Amino acid sequence: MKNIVRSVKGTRDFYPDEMARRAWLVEKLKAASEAFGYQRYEGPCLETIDLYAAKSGEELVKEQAFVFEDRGGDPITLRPELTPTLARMVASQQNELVFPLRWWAFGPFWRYERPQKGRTREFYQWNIDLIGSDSVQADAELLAVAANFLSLVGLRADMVQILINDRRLMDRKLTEIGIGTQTKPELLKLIDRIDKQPADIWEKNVTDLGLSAGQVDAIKVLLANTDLWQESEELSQVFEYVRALGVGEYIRYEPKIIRGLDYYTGLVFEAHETKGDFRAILGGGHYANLVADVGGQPLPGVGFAMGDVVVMLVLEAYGLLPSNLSYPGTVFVTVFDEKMLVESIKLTKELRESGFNVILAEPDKLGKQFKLADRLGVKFALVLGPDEFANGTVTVKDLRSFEQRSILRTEIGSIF
RNA sequence: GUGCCUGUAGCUCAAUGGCAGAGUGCUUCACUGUGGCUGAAGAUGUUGAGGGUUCGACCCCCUUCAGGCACCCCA
Repeated sequence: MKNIVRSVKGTRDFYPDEMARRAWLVEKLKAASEAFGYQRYEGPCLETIDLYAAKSGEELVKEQAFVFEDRGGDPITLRPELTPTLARMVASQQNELVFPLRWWAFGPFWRYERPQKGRTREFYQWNIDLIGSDSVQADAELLAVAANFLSLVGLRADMVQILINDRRLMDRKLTEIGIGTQTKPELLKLIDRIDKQPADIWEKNVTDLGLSAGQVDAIKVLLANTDLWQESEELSQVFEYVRALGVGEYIRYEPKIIRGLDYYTGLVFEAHETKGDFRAILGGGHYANLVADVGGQPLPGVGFAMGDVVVMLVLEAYGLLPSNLSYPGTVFVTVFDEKMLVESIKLTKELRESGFNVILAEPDKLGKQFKLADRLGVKFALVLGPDEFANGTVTVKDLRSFEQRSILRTEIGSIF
């Protein structure tokens, strides 16, 4: 490479094609959100470190947030997640807002991590939450939003599954096995990682927590039991409701799903590509108290987050990313020669008045102009040459089908 | 933050210490009113960067940057 100043590690440049794909993604998740009555909101990208300090002990903030001093010397954080911002926004308007809230957001986030596939330092995330309800109905609704989104972008249930579990159920089962309250949080984290660690190392880690051989075996049996959900009234209802919502085939019980975040208290879920080649596409769950750490009345809710990186990789792998997004409604007007230039300019004006987006070429060989139009990805190219001008017509060529026809210039607005 | 792998033309990759190449793409022409085909010609590199070893380095060594894989964490 030449001496071009480098971009910041872990950031991405969005050239028009990629920007069009991101806009397409936003369009889809917006549609999925709004179909269930969710409203868009946004918070600042810059926050004080105090907002996150409330969640002390979280590695996310301590080790993975970008923190720097502003010119006044105050510590500023580039937001690594949206939940604390959401909590603040809800807490400070708690008496005016109409609950339950149905809110969604899409924006950039930053985490100082080692970049690799599906993980960058600057990424975009869709956050969606239903706040102020503790019901199973709310849990099922969020699962349905996620499933509807997957369906909207063309990911079928055989490609992506939403794996669900319930922390209350797991807590109960661990108690039955005789696991103490102090051991549970660490053990749950290990369960969450069981598929990432070699079996012997995992077993050693569990034993190190003080579990007996009999308890380790009992946990293995537990984690292999995909019918365990039947022992949970809530999960049984979730399955009933998501079937009624028409997305039952996307939802599957998986006892290994725990989620790393501490604040989940009930339902937890992750969407995974079924062949297992990717990180989780989205993840979320039910929390008992959103605003506890920032002051305010306790508020339960359920929500999930989806990063832009993994879902786009999955969509690409399945060939589901739409092409030719750059110039969807644009027509390309060729310029036959210098003499026809002014008349061609007038044609572009007429087209724009009819509501078209128009690109005007510069005089050149027609072949070159058509090639340019083709490479730009526009669908229609127009020719206004001496013959057309004499007849009061324009030649319209569909660059995809190679068909072309002659139409009256006075009817230009109604032809496409 | 830990361990390992990779980095050569716009892109995908060759060249195992001895003249930096191919495919594809790109430009021009065949084609004086038409882009996907065909044929012909042409252009393109500080081999990621910096240093070292050597008569000689894409190749070996060191440093650094970037990407990837597994941890960690999570979207």
